[in-house]
Amino acid sequence: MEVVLGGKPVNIDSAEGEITIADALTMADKRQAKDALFAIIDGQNKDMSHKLNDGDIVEIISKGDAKGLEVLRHTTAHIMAQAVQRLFNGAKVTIGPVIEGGFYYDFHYHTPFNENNLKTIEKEMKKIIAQNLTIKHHSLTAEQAITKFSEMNEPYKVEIIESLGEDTVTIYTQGEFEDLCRGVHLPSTAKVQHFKLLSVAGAYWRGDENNEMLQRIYGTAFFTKDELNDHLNFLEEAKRRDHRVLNKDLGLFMFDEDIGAGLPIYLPNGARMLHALEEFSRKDALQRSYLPVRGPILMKQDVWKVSGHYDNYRENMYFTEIEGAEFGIKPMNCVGHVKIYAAELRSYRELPIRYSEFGTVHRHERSGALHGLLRVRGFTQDDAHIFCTPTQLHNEVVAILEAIQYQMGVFGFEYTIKIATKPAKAMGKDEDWNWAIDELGKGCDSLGLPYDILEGEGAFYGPKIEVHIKDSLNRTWQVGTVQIDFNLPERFDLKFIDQDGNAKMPIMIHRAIFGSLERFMGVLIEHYAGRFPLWLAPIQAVVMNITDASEKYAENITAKLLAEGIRVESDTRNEKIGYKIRAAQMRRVPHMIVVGNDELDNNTLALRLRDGTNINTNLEEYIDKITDLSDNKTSELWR
RNA sequence: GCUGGUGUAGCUCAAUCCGGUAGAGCAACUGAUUUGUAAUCAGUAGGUUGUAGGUUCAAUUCCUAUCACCAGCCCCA
Repeated sequence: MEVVLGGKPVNIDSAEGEITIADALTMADKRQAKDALFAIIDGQNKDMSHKLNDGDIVEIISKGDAKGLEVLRHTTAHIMAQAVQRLFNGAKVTIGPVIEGGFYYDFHYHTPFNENNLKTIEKEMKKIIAQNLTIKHHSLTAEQAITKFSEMNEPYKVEIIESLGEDTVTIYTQGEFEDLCRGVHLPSTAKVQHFKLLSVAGAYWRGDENNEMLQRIYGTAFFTKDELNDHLNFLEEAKRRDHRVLNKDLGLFMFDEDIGAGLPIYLPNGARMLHALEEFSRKDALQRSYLPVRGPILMKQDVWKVSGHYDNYRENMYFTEIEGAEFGIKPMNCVGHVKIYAAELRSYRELPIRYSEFGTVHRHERSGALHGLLRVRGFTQDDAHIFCTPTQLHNEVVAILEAIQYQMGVFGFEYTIKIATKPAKAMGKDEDWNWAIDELGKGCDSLGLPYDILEGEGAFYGPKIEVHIKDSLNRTWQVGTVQIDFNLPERFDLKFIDQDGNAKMPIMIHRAIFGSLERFMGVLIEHYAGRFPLWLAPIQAVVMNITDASEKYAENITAKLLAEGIRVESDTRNEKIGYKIRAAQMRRVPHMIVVGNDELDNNTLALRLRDGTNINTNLEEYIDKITDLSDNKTSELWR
C-alpha cells in the first residue's frame, strides 16, 4: 500500500489497517519519528497509533517544526482557559491565539486577575495536565454551535461564530472544557509539560477601544525545560538591555515631571552622541544633493487648516494664542518646506528640489503610548522633502532607498520594509494612490529589497514605505519612512513651469531615514547594548593616571586629544587604577588610556579597549589611528 | 485615553501586609593611602517617603484626587 507521510510518498509492505503511523514513520524517517507528536489525516487529528489505510495523506506534526510549537502553545492556551474557568466562576472565554514567543488568552471576568492568580492558574493547569485528558474535536453547524454557546452563556463565542459567516465550525473538547477552535491541538493535555504564565494586562475586545476591556493573560510554552529556561533568560537579558536601563550607566538623557512627560532632555553625553549622529546624517544628505533649510517651530494656525493637519490631527497638536493670533506648534516640517518651494516661480529645470532639515516637532501622544525615547512628544526628525515631476519619482524613490540602505548598513541594522496603502480616512483619488503604491514597490524591486504590504496603513495624504527595526524585546518600531504626497502640493497650489510653458503640479516626497533622532538613539542603545562604535561614543576615551606622579602627563594628553576634536575626559581621582577602569567600563567607554611611571618615562600610552585588549602606543600613533572617525573607518582593532 | 501595577536618599533596594514620624549597599564629600588594568580603608553628610487633600491622638503605611513611571491594549501625520 502507498501513503503520503509528511509530504513524501512511502510504499509500505503491509495490508490496510495493519500498520500504525508511528511504525510507518519509523520505517521512513527515524529522526522525524522521534520528534513526531501526532498526525493529521483528512483534517482529523490522529494519534501516532492510528492504523493507516492505502492512499492516506498524513501530515506529521513534530516537535522540531514551527507548526509543532504553535500547536503546543495553542493547546497550552486552552488548558489555561480551562483552568481559569474552573477557578473563576463566571469567567467567559473569548480568543486565545499563538503569538511570537508564546500565546495569550482574553477573558471576561468581573474582577481583575493579579500575579498571585497567575500562580494559582498555573497550579490548576498542572492538574489538568496530570489528568491526561484526551483532546477531541467534532463539527457542528454554525446554528447548532450558536445554540450551544448561548446555553453555555458564552456570548463572545456566539459573536465570533456569527462574524465567521461559516456553515460549520469545530469544537475542541478536553474533559469538561469545550471551546470553539479551528485547531489543531495536541492529542492529550499530558503532552504539555513546560510552560509559564508571564503577565496579565487589559486588552480591548476585538482590538477596538470602543469595546469593553477584557483581561489578557500572556504565557509561553516549549517542548523542553531547557528551551523554556532559555526563553525566560532571554526575557531577563532583554530587560537589562532596555535603553532606559542602560541609560542609568550611560547618562545620555533624562525626563522631568515638572517639564512634562515625553519631553526628553539630553545630558552632555546624549548631546555629544546626537551631534555625532547629526554630523553623519548632514554629511550624507549634502553628498546626495539635499539643500539645507530651516523653518520655525511655531506657525499660524491657518497653515495647519490649509495643510489638513488641523482637521486630521488637531487633538494631537499644541496650540497657543497671543495678541489675538492663533498659532500651532509644528507637528511636522513639511509646511515650512512647501513655503520655501512656493516662494519662487519654479522651472522644470530646477527639479528635483530636495530640502533637508533636522526639524523639531511636537505631537501630543496619548499618555499610555509614551515609552522612553522610543515614543515621545517632542522629537527631531532627519526630515527632507523632495519636489519632483512624475517621471522623476522613480529615481528619487530609488535614491532614497539607497540612502536608507547605506545608513542602516553603517549601523549594521537589520530592518524590514513595509508599504502602507490607502487608509479608510484618506484624501485623493484611487488611481493616484495605486500609481504611487506601484512606484514605491518598483523602487524596492529595483534594489531587490523585499517588502510586505500593510493594507490601509498609509498616511491620510498618500502611501508610504516604512522601515521597521526591532528593540531588545522584539517589539518593532518604525524608523525611516518614504511617503508620496499629492495632497499638500494641491492644497498649497504648488507649481512648476514645464518644458511646454504650462504650469504643472509637482509631486512631493516626505522622507526620513532615522525617523526621529530620539527613537533612533533609543534603538541604537539597545542595538549596541550601550557599547557604541568609537565614532558614535559620547566619550571616546578616558585618560587615567596611576599615581600623582603621572597626573600632569595625563592632563597634558587629555588636552592634546581634546584639541584634535576627540571626545575625551581625564580621571585623575585619587583612586586605584582598577577602580577607574571599572568606572569607565560601566560607562562603556571604548578607550581607556592608562598612564603611569612607565608611560611617563617612555612618552607612551597604555591603551585598554572596552573588550579588555591592551595595546601599547604613543600619542602620535593614537591620534593618527582614530582621527579618521568621521568616515567610520577606524580600523577594526581600534574600535 | 483604557485596564492593572508601581512611586521611600543621586542609584539599587528594606521597613508598608497588621498605622507609632525611616534603614542598608553603591555614588557624593572629608581624611588616610600613591596604588599597574572591573570596586583600598575609615569617617561625614544626605529623605517634610511623587504631590494635594482626607480619616486618625498619630499616616511612608489606610482612603480620595492628581502627577510621573512600568506592562499590555488602543493610537502613531
